[in-house]
Amino acid sequence: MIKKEAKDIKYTNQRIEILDFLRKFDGHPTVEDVYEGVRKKLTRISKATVYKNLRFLAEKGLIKEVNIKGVSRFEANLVPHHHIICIGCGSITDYESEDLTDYSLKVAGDIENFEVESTDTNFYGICKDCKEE
Amino acid sequence: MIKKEAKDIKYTNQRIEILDFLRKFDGHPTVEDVYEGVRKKLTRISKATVYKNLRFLAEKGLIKEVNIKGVSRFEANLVPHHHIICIGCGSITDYESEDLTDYSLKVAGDIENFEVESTDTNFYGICKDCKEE
DNA sequence: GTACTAAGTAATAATTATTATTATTTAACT
DNA sequence: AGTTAAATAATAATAATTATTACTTAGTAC
Repeated sequence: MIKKEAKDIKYTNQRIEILDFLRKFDGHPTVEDVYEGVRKKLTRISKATVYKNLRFLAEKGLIKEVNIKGVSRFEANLVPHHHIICIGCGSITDYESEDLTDYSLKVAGDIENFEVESTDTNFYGICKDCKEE
Repeated sequence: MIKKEAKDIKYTNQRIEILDFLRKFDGHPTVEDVYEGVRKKLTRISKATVYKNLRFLAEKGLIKEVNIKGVSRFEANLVPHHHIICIGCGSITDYESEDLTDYSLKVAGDIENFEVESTDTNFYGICKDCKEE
């Protein structure tokens, strides 16, 4: 169970379960995935609540929203990382490279009239499974 | 007017206008933007046709789909580039850095079980206008 | 140039995703 | 324990996207 790690946030059962679900989920669940997941414990939760809280938690910086192919997905992995996206099956895999993050942030220093807070890189291509077909 | 640059594609008026619109548009128009734009010339075009052709053209590699904050956007700029995204107002600006692209592709070489075809980096932060508020 | 055919389009319906509304409930603070 | 601002459930409303189908057209073969 989640601790009340950040104040100025009202820790409702719904929020705790959503956050808990995201932290245990190995991947990048959609709103629907999250809804189905938390419903196992909170059977009466409303989908609007899931939407609201996902946006709320993302706003508060406790989770991140990733958008792939027009679908919103969420993740609780806050360590800076990149995404490997298969253009065949749409699978998304995290990829950590501190070097790349550092390099990107260095480049970001050259950008004028804009204050960069974070960066991430997407790698598009074909995964092993799709290639074998 | 667009030439018939790629074969195996049926160049209908609708596709030509959509492609033409994207190439002239300075930015990252949504489906709605494209629809409103091409409607000035093809007044009877259907929105479903716009959807279908945007996906088709993206599939064929003539345009690219970018996804920001859950909204699909399209661009005809095929030169590898990155995106500067303001988390305040949602504005998107292209940013070219061959160095960063090269570095990313070098990193991509280390990824196992995946064949990277392209990469791009997102820079998230606050634009000048939003900061002044 | 005319006919043929596979593919594309328009119009609309259907589906899916997201946000708004409102009465009720609850977490956090006295 | 009582108070209150904020959150929730349920539902309605809206927006985004895809599917269906009858009609039209671009490209090719004659």
